[in-house]
Amino acid sequence: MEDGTRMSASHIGETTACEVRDVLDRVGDKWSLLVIELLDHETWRFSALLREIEGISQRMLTRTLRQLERDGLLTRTVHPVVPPRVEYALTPLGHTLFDAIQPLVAWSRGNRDEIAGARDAYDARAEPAL
Amino acid sequence: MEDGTRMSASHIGETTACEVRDVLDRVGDKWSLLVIELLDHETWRFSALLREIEGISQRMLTRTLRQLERDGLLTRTVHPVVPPRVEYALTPLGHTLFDAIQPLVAWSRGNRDEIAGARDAYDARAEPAL
DNA sequence: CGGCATCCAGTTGGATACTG
DNA sequence: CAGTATCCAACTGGATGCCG
Repeated sequence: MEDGTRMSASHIGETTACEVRDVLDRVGDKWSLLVIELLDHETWRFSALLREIEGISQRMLTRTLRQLERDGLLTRTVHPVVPPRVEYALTPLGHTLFDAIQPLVAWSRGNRDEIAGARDAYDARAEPAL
Repeated sequence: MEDGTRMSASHIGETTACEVRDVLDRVGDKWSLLVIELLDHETWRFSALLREIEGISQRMLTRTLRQLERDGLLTRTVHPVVPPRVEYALTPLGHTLFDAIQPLVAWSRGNRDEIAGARDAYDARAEPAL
C-alpha cells in the first residue's frame, strides 16, 4: 500500500480513514487488543496467555501473536530449554500503540451507557410489535 | 487511565479491552470510520455518500448508517419531498468519538513506515525460499 | 432518491486432533 | 509447552434486482 497510486478522489475520506485501515484491521479484531493490554505490563508465556484470556483458542492465540509480531508490535523469544519456553513482550512500538488507543478506551468507558441507551431507544422504536 | 484501577495480573483483560469491544466492533469495520469522518465536517445525503465513498455498495452504506444511528452516533432526517431527501449528520456523541480516534489515526500515520518495514523483514525471514 | 431482499463468495474464528 | 493441521459454522461484505 506504500505505492499509494490511489489518490483519486477530489475529496476527503481517503485522507484519514484509509491510513488507519491497517491498524484497525489489526487492533479491531477479536483478541489483539487483549493481548497488547496484557503485554503492556509485563512479558507473558504462551500458556499463561492462553489461561488468562478466557475463551481464546490455541489457534487464535497463535495467529494473533504472529500477526502482532509481524507488524513489529511484539517480540517472540524462544528459550531452548525442555520443556520449551516462549516469551512474548511488547516492543516500544507496541507500547506507543497501546498509549494511542487509550483515548478510545476512555471514550468507550465514558459513553457506554449513552450508547446502550441509544440502542435501546432505537430498538424500541424499530420493533414495537415484537 | 486516570481511573487507575491498576490490578495485578489476576484478571486483567476484562478491564480495558472488553469495554472497547463494542466501539471496536463498530469503528473497526470496513466503512464506519469513513462515514464518520465525512459527517464530521457537514451533513450528507445518502446518494452523495454513495458517490463519495468509492467502493461502498448501497447495501453496506445503508447498514453502516443504520448501525451508527442505532448507537446514537448520527441522526437520520427524512424530508418528505419528492424525490425523497434523507440527510445524515453526526450527533455530539459522534463528534466526540471522531475526536477520540484521532490519536490512533495520528499513530497510524506516524508509524506506517515502521510497520511496513517490520512486515517486510518478517516476511523475508519467514519465506526465504519463495 | 433511498432504500430493502436475496443470493453468494471470502474471511473470521471455534473445535478438535496431532507433534517436536 | 507451544505450537500446527484440518474441518466447519458464522459472519462480513459485494452484486443484483425490486420497490415506494
